Amino acid sequence: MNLKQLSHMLSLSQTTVSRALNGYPEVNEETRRRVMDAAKRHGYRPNPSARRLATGKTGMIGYVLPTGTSVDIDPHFVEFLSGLGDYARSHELDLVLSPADADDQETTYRRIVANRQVDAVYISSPRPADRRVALVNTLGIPFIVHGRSEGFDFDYPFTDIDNEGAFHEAARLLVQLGHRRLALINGDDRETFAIHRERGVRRALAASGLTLGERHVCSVVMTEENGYRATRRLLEQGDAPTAIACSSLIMALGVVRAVRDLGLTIPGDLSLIAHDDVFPWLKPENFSVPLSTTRSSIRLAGARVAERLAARISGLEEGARGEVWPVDLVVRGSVAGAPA
Amino acid sequence: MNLKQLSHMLSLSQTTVSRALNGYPEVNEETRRRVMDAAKRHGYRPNPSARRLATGKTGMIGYVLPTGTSVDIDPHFVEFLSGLGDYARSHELDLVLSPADADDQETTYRRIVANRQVDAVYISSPRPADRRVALVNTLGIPFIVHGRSEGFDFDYPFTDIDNEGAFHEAARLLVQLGHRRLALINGDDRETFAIHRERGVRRALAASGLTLGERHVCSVVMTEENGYRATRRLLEQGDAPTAIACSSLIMALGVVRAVRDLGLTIPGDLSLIAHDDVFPWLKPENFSVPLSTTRSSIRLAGARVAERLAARISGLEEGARGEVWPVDLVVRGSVAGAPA
DNA sequence: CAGAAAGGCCAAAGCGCTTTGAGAGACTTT
DNA sequence: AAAGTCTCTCAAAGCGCTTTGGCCTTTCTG
Repeated sequence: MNLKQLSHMLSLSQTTVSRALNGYPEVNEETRRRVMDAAKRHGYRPNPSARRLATGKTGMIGYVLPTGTSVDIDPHFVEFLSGLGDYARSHELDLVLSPADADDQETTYRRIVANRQVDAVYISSPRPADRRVALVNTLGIPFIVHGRSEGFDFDYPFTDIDNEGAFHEAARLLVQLGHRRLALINGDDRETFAIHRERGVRRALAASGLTLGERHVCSVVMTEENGYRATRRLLEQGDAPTAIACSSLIMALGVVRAVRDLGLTIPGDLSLIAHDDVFPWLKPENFSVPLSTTRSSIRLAGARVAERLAARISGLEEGARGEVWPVDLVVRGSVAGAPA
Repeated sequence: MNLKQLSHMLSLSQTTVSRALNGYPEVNEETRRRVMDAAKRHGYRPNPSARRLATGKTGMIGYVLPTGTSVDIDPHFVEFLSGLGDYARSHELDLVLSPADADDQETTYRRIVANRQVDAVYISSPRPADRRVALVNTLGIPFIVHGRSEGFDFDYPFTDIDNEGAFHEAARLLVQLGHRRLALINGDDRETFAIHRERGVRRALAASGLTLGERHVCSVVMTEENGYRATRRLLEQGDAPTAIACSSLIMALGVVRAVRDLGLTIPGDLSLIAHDDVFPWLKPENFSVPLSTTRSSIRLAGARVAERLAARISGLEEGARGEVWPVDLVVRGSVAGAPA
């Protein structure tokens, strides 16, 4: 059942039927009802391929997926996707993942824009002066950055959480509890979120005349193993920290294991606060010692990004507004006063 | 730069240019070279929207993504996706995720097929007599099932691992080590993989005249918390098992925590084997007691599924061949003889 | 009551590609 | 030399939608 057939059986032109269906004003309400009715009865669904050829609109949002045998997709992605998908569903949007060589995403971005394969894209895990952001900005496709970049001479729309504020609060709490030697086990410090978190910790320390020692900050891919290694290194050196802020729950697993291996305890010997993106399958309150966290649902962020993308596609949102969500500090058993 | 312009500057018809580019035989090799050359020089890329309208081919593979506020996407998905994406990239395929109400995926499958939105689809986490499999089979779109369904009067193409064999081996090892009371902490037993794993365990036990007690098998969503709860329940009841087979590494985290909470040890009081899908961010050898596992890279499976989908799209593969991959049993410190 | 404005509808021209059916030449075959 | 084959190329007809520009009525204005 295509438009031609439908208009034929209604004895109307394709023009009128198309307009009736798409809500254009220049069609009689009575006629529109007839058309709508017939369309529903015959299960007419406009062919998207034809529509996109005519309009350029695809009803899809895009994401360039860095791949490669040695490239791992972040497990956070799946939670973000849950939120994104949930919103997208309610708006009949599909998501197209375009796999790209992790070292050459530009080609793929250019392709999906030139080919009009999607109506909008989002970018995640941005770095300072991220080339992808600059690229999509010049390419002129609607986009939202999940996270933040820095150092451009233009503004861009983003949704981010207050990473600096979160880690500032976390560190401030630890300092208040008497800790003087903090350490930060961070994610990849080429990414903005990690930079912001470090900044937050430093600012809190500075407020009390303290500093974050060179050897007290590590930047690693966020795996359990790396959390373990970083902690061993931190705790086995002289000048061991009495408190650790950690950028992910998965790394925190490794921290806990290392502490246990060393015969130490949390929070007696070490206080620990980690960032929690709220996974359904791993919860901070279920750590052997309930884990204090800075909490922000990455799933909600996914939904929000989808919402903004949809708004931009339909022209309801424009401009370069960035939004920063506050982060909850949730105190549980893993923090205590500094050991004497 | 479109076909019209290109053919114009070559003083050829669109037909000839199109054929030259698409490798049709009825065009002079000399002409073809000229065309290819000009196309490359001017960066001509056929407009996919137009092409798909004309041919119905999209260059995309589809996946219907069950969503909903209370629906969690399995973290395994991201690893599978890594493999799938890596292969898809090398073949210029995109992946489109169509979010659907988890309780009504049929509508979405029908839509993407009717609209010719993708060239092929894959189905994951199938259940026995899975309606999705029956549906795509009748809809006639190329597909591959990742996993297996059961109980159809037709065959279908799938790629699965030998879940039954893997858990059979695992259980057999435990029995050989003298364990008489095994327990199985399984995933959702409405899914085929879980059924097969249980079958494997039962078969191994039966071979030694043992059985899997009603209260010794649990079927839960695979989270750390559920692993913990299941283990507490198992170990605190009379008739506590001396060995556990567990369907996921994440649940195994909970098992380990529960054992520790109860003041017991692995493998002294309890032997543990878990299934490992090979995550980059959580490795069995890094458990406080290195974890024995049945190991199979879900990432490789993703790549294989993509490969087969590509083959089916291009007509290189047809028929309903199913393939079953063997699973490695990797013995580490978490198993030992049954306690006396 | 003439002229303008608005309302409702349509034919046809795209969108950019593939594919059908046919034709012009060159080259064999009888 | 007429007829039949190949080889290469083309014009034109789709694919199924949206959108432009225009036409015919009807209704409003002065």
